[in-house]
Parts: sequence; structure tokens; C-alpha cells
Amino acid sequence: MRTQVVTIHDVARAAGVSPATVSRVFNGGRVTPERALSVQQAAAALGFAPNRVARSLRKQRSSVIALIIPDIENPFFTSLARGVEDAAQRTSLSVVLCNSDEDTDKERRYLEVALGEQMAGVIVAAASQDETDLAPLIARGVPVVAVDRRPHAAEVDAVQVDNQHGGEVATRHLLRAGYRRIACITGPRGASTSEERLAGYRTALYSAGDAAPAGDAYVRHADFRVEGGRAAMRELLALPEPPDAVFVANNLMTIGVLDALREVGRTPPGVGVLSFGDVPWASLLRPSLTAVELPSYELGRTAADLLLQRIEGKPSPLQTVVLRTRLQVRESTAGP
Amino acid sequence: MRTQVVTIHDVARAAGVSPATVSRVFNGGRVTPERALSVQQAAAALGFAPNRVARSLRKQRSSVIALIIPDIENPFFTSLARGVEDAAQRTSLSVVLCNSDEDTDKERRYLEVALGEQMAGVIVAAASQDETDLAPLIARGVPVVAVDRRPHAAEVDAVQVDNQHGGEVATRHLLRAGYRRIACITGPRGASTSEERLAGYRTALYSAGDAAPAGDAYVRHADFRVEGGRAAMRELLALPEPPDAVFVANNLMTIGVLDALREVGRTPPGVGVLSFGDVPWASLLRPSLTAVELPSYELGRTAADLLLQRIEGKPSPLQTVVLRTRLQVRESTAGP
DNA sequence: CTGAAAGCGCTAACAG
DNA sequence: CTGTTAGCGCTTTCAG
Repeated sequence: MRTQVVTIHDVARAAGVSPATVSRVFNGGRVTPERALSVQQAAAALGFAPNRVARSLRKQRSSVIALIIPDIENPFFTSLARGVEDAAQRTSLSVVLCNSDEDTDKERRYLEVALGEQMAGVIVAAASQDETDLAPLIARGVPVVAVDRRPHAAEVDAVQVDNQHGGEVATRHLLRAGYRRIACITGPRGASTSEERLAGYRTALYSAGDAAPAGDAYVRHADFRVEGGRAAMRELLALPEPPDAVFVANNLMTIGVLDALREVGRTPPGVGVLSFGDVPWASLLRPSLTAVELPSYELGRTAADLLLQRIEGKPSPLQTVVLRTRLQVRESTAGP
Repeated sequence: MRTQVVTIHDVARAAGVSPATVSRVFNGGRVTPERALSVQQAAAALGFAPNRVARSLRKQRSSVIALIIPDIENPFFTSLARGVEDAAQRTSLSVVLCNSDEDTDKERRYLEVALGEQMAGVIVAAASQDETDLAPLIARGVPVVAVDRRPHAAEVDAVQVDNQHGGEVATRHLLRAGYRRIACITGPRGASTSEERLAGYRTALYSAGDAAPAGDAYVRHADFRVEGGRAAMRELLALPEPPDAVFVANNLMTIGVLDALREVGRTPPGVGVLSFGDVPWASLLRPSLTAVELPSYELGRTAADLLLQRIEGKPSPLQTVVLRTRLQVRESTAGP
């Protein structure tokens, strides 16, 4: 077991050139073809692999970018991750994924790693609108793009979907389908996505006038996870006058909602169910599920493109890109 | 926007000590309490964050470990990833995730990154039994653990499940339930998991004697993804004498299988369906799905524990840990 | 317990 | 086009 490392010096000696020349060969500097060839041969013969750590130290920048997401078990984020990867694919940058688990401590740790490892850039779906602190990265000039969720006070590029509009369209659809006691199960307080989707729900209800229900009696905050959705739905079902439809602010919670409904023998569209974000493998569900479709892949792709531009030093002003959602009507909201 | 970096020297000067002392404070060396305190204060005041790249270069080892998985969209692997993270959580090591996308080129790239970044260790669910080349890592003394899938010629610790046994138990269950034309949709040739699960299927059939069907007429190799499962099932359904049950070698392909069945108006248990690995959110499926349950989380956890031991320099001989699977009988295999 | 000094492997001026 | 040189920021002997 050889632990010995082959360095640029070893290659240089073997090829009869200077270390600088070897470096040039590996970095596209001007070198005569024959010299370049002999360097490559020497490198291959010795099994040379460049030390990226040394390179990063010298260049003050590594060639990896971090993607920090709050829930690796949510297909929405894994799809987003695919978008990021595919965009980075065509560059020399590698993407590493970090799962913050909706935990601001874990997230902070990863943010520190990204900073300390001098990563070329960071894409982050923030665990919290308030606590996620991007300032150290920004202070050091590391390009950062916020995706899906937007940390409050951060001066960063951002890519999101039209949460409020999507929530409004969804709720209006429910109203038009004839539902009258429409509930909303949204995410944690303080998450931009939670608040905006809820705002859309309220707007639709208010503008419907007399159809507007009793304040927030039908509003629940949960945790964007299956269990949270299930618990919130159980609560709503236990109300003296349970809702006849529910707008659920994310895919995972919708699964919990459907489970809770099944427990008590109710099924859509008797109780209308509309999910913000497609449930994975929804094709297997009967009745099929009406959902606000989110361009998860494109979200990642767009964020990565933006980041790559910043890394290349493009100086355009900060921008926020908003991607459209689209309501896909199916059976679960056919009417009470 | 300050791009200026605060180094250990700045802190040293501010605290009136030498850089070495600052380093000791941050690495648990012997320093008098009062000096340590003033160093910490100075560091805080200056907003010092240690440069992990410089540290890695000096120590010849970084403090991150890589987890390389072949499909980030498969809940089996994301659950495994959670296991790895939770195990690493209690150490000072950070986990970064790399998605090889079942592509040996992408995988090679990540393996190179892990080597070049001098990562402390690597856990890999190999994209290929033959092409995945762990030798460079091993030659440099980087601890490596193979998880779920085992690269052929590699001298590494490994953690897997009892694929063959699980496949055998599954197939026997189908036989006992009264199915007679049992098909098997397995993964790509050359993946250890594909081959072993298939071997279990064959063993069960052969030992059933006269129940054994015509050779491999009912065997299909697909790609471990939804589409592959769907296509394979369509093929099987088009046979002059279609199977009356199918053993599917992974969760994602099972989704495709169920879809294909629905297309032609068949449903389990009329056609028996048994999945190797739980389908995500199976609770929503009716009829409920019989599956071989895999300890995905524990797989990750165990692999990480093993890796951490190696990183700490534990010299025990190479080991392979095999975790048990468990057949969970539900409605989809109730009998033809 | 503390400081000085010597690099880890690489790249980027700067001469030649 | 090529070699020499000087570090990037940190840890770790080695003296004191």
C-alpha cells in the first residue's frame, strides 16, 4: 500500500522540465507540443493526480460548488439538485450536495465548510428566512444564489416560483369547483414559501367575498413533512364543522393528508385536495391528484446558470428570477 | 464588500502571541487559559474563520467525507444518506453527497475529486461492479467503504443486504401463494444487486421442482428506474402466456410495473406483485404492496461507522457486513 | 508552555 | 516558450 504522493515535481523531473511547465500542461498554458506530450506520458507513467487542495490554496478558490438543501428526502429538492448538476456538468466545476435537514445548526456548519473550503460558489435553499446567515460568504466575495426560499436580509441573486400567485390560483379553483369550507395547511412560520402560499390562499378567499370563511380557523402551520401534514389534517377533521376541501402547501404534507383522510374513510373529491407541488409517483394515485406543478428541475438549472455567471465574474446587478407554476387539474377537486 | 481574509497571523498579532499559539488554541494544544481567552477574543473580534484548505494541505487530509450514490432520486439512497449523515454528525467530519447518476464517467470524476481534495474517506454505492475503480484511492491510503453494491476486484470494507436470500424468500412466498408463472424483473447486468436477487429467484424456482418455468423466459433485465420497470412489464404482458406474478428487483421499477398493469386493467393480487425494497409512500397504495424491506438507513449508518473506524486508524482486517432483509406480506400477493 | 522556522503542492509573476 | 522564485494559510517539529 503506497501512501506516497506523486507531485508535479516528480513529473517534472521524469519529463526533464520544470514544475511550472508541468503546471502549464495541466492548465492550458503555452507549451511546445512535444514537451507537453512527454509531460503527459511521465504523468501517466507515475500515476500523477493533481492535488486540488494545493491548487485551491494557491488560487484562493476551489473548483467545487455546494448545493445546500433542507430535505434530501423530498423529491422536489432532489429534482432541483438534478437541474443544478446538469448545468454544472458542462463546466469544470463539481457539485456537492449538503443536506441541512431543515436544521439551522447543520446548515450553518455547511455554510462554514463552504467558506473554509473556499468553494467557488454556493446555491442554498435556506432552512430559515431569518437565521440563515449568508453574510460571511458574501463578505468574502463568494457568489451565492438563493433558490426556492429567500433568506430575509440577504443581498443575493434568487430564483423562486410565484408562490403567492400559485396559491391564489389553487384556492380560486377550489372555490369554483363548489367547495365552501376551504382549509389551508401551510409550512413553518418564517419560511418564505409558507407565508407566500398562505397569502395567495387568503387573497383568493377575501376576493371571493361572502365565501370567505371565519378568519384563520381553517389555517394550520405544519412542517413540510408527511407527519406534519397528517397531524394537521386530523386536527381539521376534528373540528365541529370540518373543511370540505384543503389546499396543502407542499407535496410531502399532502401524502400525510391523504393518509389522514383514508383513516376516517373519506376520499377526494368528496373532500377536495389540492397540493402545491406534485406528489411523487402521483400516477399511482386514485383518484388522481390536482396539483400546482412546480418547475423544480428548472429552478435548479436556472440557479446554477446564474451562479456560474457570477463565478465567471459577470457584474450585472443582483436579480431575482421568478418561475411560473401551473395548475394541473385532475380528479381530486372535482367538487363536493 | 471585503474580500480580505483574516488569517491566523492577524489574530496572533492582535492577541500579542505567535501564530503557533493561535493554531494551538483552535486545535486543542496546551495553552495557558488566559492566553487562550485573549486569542479567542481577538479571533471573534476580527471575524476569523480558519482556512480549511490550508489546513488540509498541511495535514494531508481534509475533514470531509464523500458519499457517492448512483441515484439521488431513489428514496432508498436518500434514506441511506440520512444514515451516513447521522453517524457522521457526532464527529467533526462533514458529509458531502455526490450523485453519479448510474454513470461511470460522472462517478470517476467524483472519485477523482475525492482523491484530489484529500478527503478523509469515501463511501460508495458503485455505479458498476467492474468499471468502478477504487484503486487510486486505496493506493493513497484513503479509507473506502462499499455500500449496497460491491465493486468486483476491490479490497474494501463493504456493507450490503442479503440479496440472494431475500430474492429466494420472496419467490418462495409467491409460489406458496399459488402463483405458477412467476416472472422476475431485475436490474442491469453486472450490478451485484441485480445478479444476486435474480439468483435468489432462480434458486427458489429450481428447488420448487416441477413448478419451475421455462428457463429464463420470464426474466427481464431493466435499469432500476420507473421507465425500465414499465417497459419490462409491458413486454411480459405481451407474451402468449403472460406471467401471473412478478418479482421486481427494486422499488422504482415496481412503480413502473404497477403503472403498466393499470394500463391493461389488471391489478394485484390477480397478478401478484412483490417488490424488493419498499416503494416510497406505499401507504397510499391500494391494494397494499408486499415487499422485501431493506434496512436502508442502517446500511448507511453501518457503512459510516465502519469508515469512521478506519479513519481513526483502526487496523482490523477487511470486513463485509451483511444486513438482513425482511419480507413484509401485504395484499398484493394474496393469490391469483 | 511558547515561538521560530520549515514546508504541504501548486500557480503566477517575472526574467530570460 | 520556459525556468526561477515566492508565497497561499496552516500545523508541527524543534529549541528554548
